Amino acid sequence: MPVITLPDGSIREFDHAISVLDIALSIGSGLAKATLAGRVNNVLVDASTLIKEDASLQIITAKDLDGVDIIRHSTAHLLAQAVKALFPDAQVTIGPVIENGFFYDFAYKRPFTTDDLSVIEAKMQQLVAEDLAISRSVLTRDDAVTFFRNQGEAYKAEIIESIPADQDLSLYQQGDFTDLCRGPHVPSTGKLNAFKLMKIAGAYWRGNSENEMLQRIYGTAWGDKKELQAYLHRLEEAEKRDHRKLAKTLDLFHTQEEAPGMVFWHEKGWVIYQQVEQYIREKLRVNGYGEVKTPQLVDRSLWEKSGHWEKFGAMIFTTHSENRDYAIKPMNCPCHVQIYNQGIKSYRDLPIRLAEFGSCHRNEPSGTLHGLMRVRNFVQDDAHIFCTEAQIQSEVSTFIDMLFDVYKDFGFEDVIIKLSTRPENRVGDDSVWDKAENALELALNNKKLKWDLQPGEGAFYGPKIEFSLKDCIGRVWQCGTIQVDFSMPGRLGATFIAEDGSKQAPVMLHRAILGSLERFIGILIEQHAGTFPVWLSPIQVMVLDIADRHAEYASEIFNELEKQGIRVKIDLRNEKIGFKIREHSMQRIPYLVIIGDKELEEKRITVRTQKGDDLGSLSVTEFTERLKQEIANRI
RNA sequence: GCUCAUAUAGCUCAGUAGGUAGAGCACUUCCUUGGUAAGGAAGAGGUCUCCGGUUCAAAUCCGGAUAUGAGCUCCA
Repeated sequence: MPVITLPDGSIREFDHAISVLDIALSIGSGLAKATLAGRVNNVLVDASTLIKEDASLQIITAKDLDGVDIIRHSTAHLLAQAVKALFPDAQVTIGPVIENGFFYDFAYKRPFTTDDLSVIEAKMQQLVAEDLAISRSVLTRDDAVTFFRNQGEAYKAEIIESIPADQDLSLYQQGDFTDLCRGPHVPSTGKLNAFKLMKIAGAYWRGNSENEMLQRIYGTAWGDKKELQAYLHRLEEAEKRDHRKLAKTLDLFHTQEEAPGMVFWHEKGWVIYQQVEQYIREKLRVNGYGEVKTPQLVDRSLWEKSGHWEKFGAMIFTTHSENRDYAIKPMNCPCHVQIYNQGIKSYRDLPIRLAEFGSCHRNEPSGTLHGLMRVRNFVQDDAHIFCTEAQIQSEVSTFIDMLFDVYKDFGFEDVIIKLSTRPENRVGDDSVWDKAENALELALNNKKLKWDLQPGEGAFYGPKIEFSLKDCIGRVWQCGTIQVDFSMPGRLGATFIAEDGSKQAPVMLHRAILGSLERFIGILIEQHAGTFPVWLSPIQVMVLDIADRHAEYASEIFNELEKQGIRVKIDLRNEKIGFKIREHSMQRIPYLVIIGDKELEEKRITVRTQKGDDLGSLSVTEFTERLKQEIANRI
């Protein structure tokens, strides 16, 4: 006699075990039609699940986030069914839900093509039209292994074999296709009608590049067609913010074949770069960092001592002279230790914070290069803090405050934080790792920050926190980081004299807020869609004359603004004012100053903002005051 | 590095039976001196990424290289 409590608190009693779907039907046929699954006592289950005991129940439809996830998961199965129908000797592997959609990896004798994609999608539509029932069954692990082996599904069998033997497994069947799955799934394929296959890509089996490459098909799926269209439209709009596209239209930088992964900064892009660099330089200064500069080329022996040659030698650019091998530096830290090592240090000197905007080169694999986000030559707002173990906590804490302070100034709110802890191969005692990991974790928790743990993902020399930002289409890029290093100071002979007179190795904190300036600026461009706040804008003001007779006064205004330190340009071309306004608006210039008869007569200026607002008639002083205010406040 | 795709004028892109290249914008010149997102006319501009092959003939078909794009792996 189950008593069912619904989310609104209402209660329904039944005199027999009843399925989620039948309960929905008892509420209304419309709801039954929309039912995808149920949440029984807070656990997601299939709509066909029988409820025998008293329970709370929420009917899940496409309007629930969980409902959309179930749709995505079922659409992945639908994809697999279609692929198996079209390519019977393809093998299925895994097909999880991801943000906005799903993917499914297949093993097949040849790669899928874009043409295959449309054929597969058509097949999926056909299976939807057939509205095949999706049913769940349970097997023991060993029976499941046998089942999939018999089907020729070696990958599936391998996955199941890694599951403990005493566990029962659920299978889902639709038509003649059966897949292993935890579920839940939608009741039938007819419930899936808002999806689109997006792209194909290679993906290594079990994510290991030693393994064979599978064929991955990505798709997106939604509760209804409207949501699907909205998503595709959002994606299109987002792609317009791509920093590589904007770099061309706004004349910020370019790359070319002769220097893959390295940036030719144009005048306008370099202004932004310089603004960012000067900004963070000042932040470092007021936070107790000293700026240094170290060589670009350093003998390989230093990199051998630091351990980088062994671990990253293949990715270090080298050059040689007079029978010596030099590394083109991939990072600044060993050089900073050399500076630290000059003269004797006392515990009283610590912490010592050394910052450098050093140009680093890393021979990143060709396939990983990506606009400004992944380059082979970059500059970081890099700094190393030499401190005692006891100082780690407060240094990390201060750093995190500084980082969020900076991100706020640039308008970044959505920061993804990850803590990576000890990997299998590591240096240093576990007791020291305990302390360092605890210090990082405590710093995050003290600030009530949301973060994810990445066990085993730390560097070999210590744990780290990573701070990541998203690009225009939601890809995540690591920018800030703080890493505890127990190894390098010892390897490179850094010491200090402790209170008790003993010689000890300092702990080294590697830290960056922006990370690679190149990457950060790439994200910044996408964040602002190319329309920068005045303080970052390459050109802040453009002076436009209406007719030739205004050129002289316009030039006076231009000179005055330039004298005031404003980044100003003048456009005296023989074009209509509408034409000039259009052109400079599209170049995202924050302020357009218009000079015509009226302005000449009144000895004032008319100002138009990037948004198209008319600020009316101003004196030059009123305007520059406004500008300086905005620049100072980073508006 | 791996898988797939792409490479045509400064930019965005056409060029789908293989027969020595087109458009719009930008550029140059001329006319126009016009008040808030494109005034008009004329002109110039390309070794179709590079190397090789097939063919009487290749932007087009095939192979290779390079770069780029999407993903995977990696990222001190």
